[in-house]
Amino acid sequence: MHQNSVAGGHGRNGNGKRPPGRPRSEHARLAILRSTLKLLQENGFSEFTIEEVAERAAVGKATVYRWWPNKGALIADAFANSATPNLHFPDTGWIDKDMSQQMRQLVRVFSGPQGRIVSAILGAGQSDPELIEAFRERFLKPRRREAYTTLRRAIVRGELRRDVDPDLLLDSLYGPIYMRFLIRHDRLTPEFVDRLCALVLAGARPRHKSGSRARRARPRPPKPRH
Amino acid sequence: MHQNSVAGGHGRNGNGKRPPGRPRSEHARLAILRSTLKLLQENGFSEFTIEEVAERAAVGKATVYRWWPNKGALIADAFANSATPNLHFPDTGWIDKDMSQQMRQLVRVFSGPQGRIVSAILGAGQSDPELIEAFRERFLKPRRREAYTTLRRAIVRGELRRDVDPDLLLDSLYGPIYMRFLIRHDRLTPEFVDRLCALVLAGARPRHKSGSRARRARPRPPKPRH
Amino acid sequence: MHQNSVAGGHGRNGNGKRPPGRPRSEHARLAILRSTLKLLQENGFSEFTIEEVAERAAVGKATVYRWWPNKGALIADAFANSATPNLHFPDTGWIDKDMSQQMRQLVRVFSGPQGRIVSAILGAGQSDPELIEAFRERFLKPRRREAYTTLRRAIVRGELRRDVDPDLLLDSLYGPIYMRFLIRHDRLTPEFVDRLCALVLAGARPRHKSGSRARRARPRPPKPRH
Amino acid sequence: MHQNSVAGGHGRNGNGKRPPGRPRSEHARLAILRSTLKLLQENGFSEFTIEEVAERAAVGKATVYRWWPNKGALIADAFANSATPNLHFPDTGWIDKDMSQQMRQLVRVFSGPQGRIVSAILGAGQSDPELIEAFRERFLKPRRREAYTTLRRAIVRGELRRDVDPDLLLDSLYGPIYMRFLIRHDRLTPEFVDRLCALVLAGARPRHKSGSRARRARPRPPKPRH
DNA sequence: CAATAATCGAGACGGTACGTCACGTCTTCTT
DNA sequence: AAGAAGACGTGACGTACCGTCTCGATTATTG
Repeated sequence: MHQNSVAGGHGRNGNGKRPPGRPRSEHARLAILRSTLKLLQENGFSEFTIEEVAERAAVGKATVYRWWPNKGALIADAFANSATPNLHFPDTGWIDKDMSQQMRQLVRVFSGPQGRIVSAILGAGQSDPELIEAFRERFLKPRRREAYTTLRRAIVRGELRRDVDPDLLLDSLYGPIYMRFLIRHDRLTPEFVDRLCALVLAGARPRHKSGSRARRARPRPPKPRH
Repeated sequence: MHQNSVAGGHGRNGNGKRPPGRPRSEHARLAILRSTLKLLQENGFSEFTIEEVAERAAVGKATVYRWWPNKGALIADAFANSATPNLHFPDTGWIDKDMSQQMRQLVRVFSGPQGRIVSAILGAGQSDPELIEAFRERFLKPRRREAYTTLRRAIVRGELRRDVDPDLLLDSLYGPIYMRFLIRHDRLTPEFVDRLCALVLAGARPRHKSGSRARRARPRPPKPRH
Repeated sequence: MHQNSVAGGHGRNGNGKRPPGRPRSEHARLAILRSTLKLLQENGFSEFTIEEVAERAAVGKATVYRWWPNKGALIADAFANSATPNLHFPDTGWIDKDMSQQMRQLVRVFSGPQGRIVSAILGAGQSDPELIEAFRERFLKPRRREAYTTLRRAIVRGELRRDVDPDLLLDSLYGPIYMRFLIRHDRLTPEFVDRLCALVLAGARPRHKSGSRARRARPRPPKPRH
Repeated sequence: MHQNSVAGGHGRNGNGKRPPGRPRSEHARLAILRSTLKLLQENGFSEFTIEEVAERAAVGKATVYRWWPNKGALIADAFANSATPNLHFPDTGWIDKDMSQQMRQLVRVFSGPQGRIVSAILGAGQSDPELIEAFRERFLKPRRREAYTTLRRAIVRGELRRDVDPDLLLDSLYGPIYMRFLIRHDRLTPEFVDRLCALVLAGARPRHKSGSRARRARPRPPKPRH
């Protein structure tokens, strides 16, 4: 089977022993990943060619195929190992602010050169399950985990209903962004993000009971932004 | 330029006069569009081949290229001319019901064989603007127009705020469906649709003023479902 | 079967009656033959296309195919109907002069724009028996017939042996010209023609018996050149 | 530029060093050349297809195009590398015999399956200068060189005039053969060859001076036939 | 230090689909 | 019935990448 370059297709193996033979060239690996990303954001997926990746990386085609079984795996790996943009959640003390700030960052990334790559991955992923899985595991889930924490804080603060379904809520917040990003039927602006947050979070707030204002119960000071 | 087969690449033109020469074969056109859809839903986009489309349609490759400049245009046209699924909006008298019924239908379509085609279009569309535009114009927009009407009725009935942004609201309702459909990180069930509706529409309801229940003001009987 | 345009695919038939329907367009026929020759001498055979013949003649492709079954027949017909160059034999009274003058003319034709056409016909004829036959019947044989007469005169005059094989002699005279024309290994000059004539005719002269000089017996004055 | 497979498109280059990369497959090269000849002699040029050459040779089409830029180059190369038929000149001591024996062999080759190939080359060569040049360089010239030697011997023996133009003489001998071969207006028989030889060589013999019979001066014994 | 072994670059290999072109036939309306 | 126009099915063209392979050269560990 093909070695995943992250799991250690090179260097010492579990035994602490290096296998015989010439070790894998780290330089080649990086050059390949770099040219993969560059090519992807220049040309999109439809003109993405392993032949050109190899040429730009000044690497033999076989070296690419030795370590990545197909385009999808290569792109997924390149994307996963790319400098993941700063998409962490702040802790402002208000769920609206926490969410909208992070979502604005996401929109900014989607609008920049990295967006081209994400769009290529999601596009090509429609006919390559591995690719879309890589996106979920390496991009979506890590952020989801952070988001869960953020939501939990808001529940504790009483900003959200205790019985809110976090996945439903997060899909409701991010789904519209992905939809506009992929279908491009409308603009992806910070204002859109704010109004989206306001709309969706409004539906997730506790039923107001007289005398118990949710916002008042703020148990602890916010952490500084990450 | 290539004639769009919908805009009348065949038959009489505006002058009521037929152009000279052998007229375009309607039979070939239909066979091509049919085999395009079939092939797409069998094999997905990555193995979609004009060569095989032509062969299955018992048509020369050149005939395909004569009328569609590339894969994207062909797929877009085939999709547009396909028996568009019954995705109309009911008029039950309640916005929650109207929306969730239509959205359940959409989910059902996405889960069926047609879903494969939609996914192929949105996927390939990420590197083919024409294709994604075709999806917007021929699939999304017609449904949006119906949706506006449905929303307007709800506003009139007092179920939704007068100042609600219909595009924001619709993206909030449909975005999560598209997201789950494309990223496949979670299941697309009718229950999900219902809870999604409930969550989002809750945020779009008028602020409750004491003594004026919105629901009471129901001015007219609902039309039977379409 | 296809009508040969020479044998009267148009006009009155044997009965003196015109067939019903629109008569064949003489204008189209000529335009086709003209553009055939022109195209052939511009581009050679390998890029000769019926499609372009029809276009240049402002004629439907089907009109070409209606009257000529294939490229070969068209080219052969065009060549046959072309203004055949003046390649007649003079009657100077001396066989050497008669032959070399005619052969010089032939070389001149081969070197000019018509040569391109002849070369195309002989070239394409190698894989199209009809074409090479057309060349024989319409070009070679008529000239051969004239040549026989010329040779006979020379025999009568005593310039050639009585038992000379005319076909052998003529092939010996013309073969080298065709060879240089087709293989292009050496130049086709008037001097070459003269020396060729001298060499070959020398071998066909009667054995000199002392006292009987062939040249002396000149029975009649030469006809003026044709 | 395309490497000529003869000049060394494979194997070590002048430096004694092999170029980097996988070396050219000798097996593929030979298979291609073989199927080229076979196809040519089966179908003639007009149905000669690179697609079928590749298929019969069990080779990718691209491999053919990698080494030969077009049909002409491929055919020329295949012809040149083909087992050149035994067409050497004997040394019988008499020029008539030397020539007629070799010319009979040539006629035999032209009449056999190889003739089909020669005719295809000369035919296609009319619209492909490279092809006709290949014929000249690889077929005609080598034989011409041998012929010069044969003629020189005859001159030394006094069978031919000292001032005879060898090219003129050889064209006069071979031209008629090529003409009958290409135009097919008459049969190519051994008898024709003999009478042709007799006719042409008669014109190249020295002027008979009384008392000095050319034939008598035979300086050396003939070499056995090659 | 030599032998062994896996990697590297380069690039040729057998394939497949591409998009184009001309073939020879057909179907329409016009003359 | 023949004309121009032009679409039709067919099949070869020459190109681009696919993923595999075979080279010599390189770079490590092992004996």
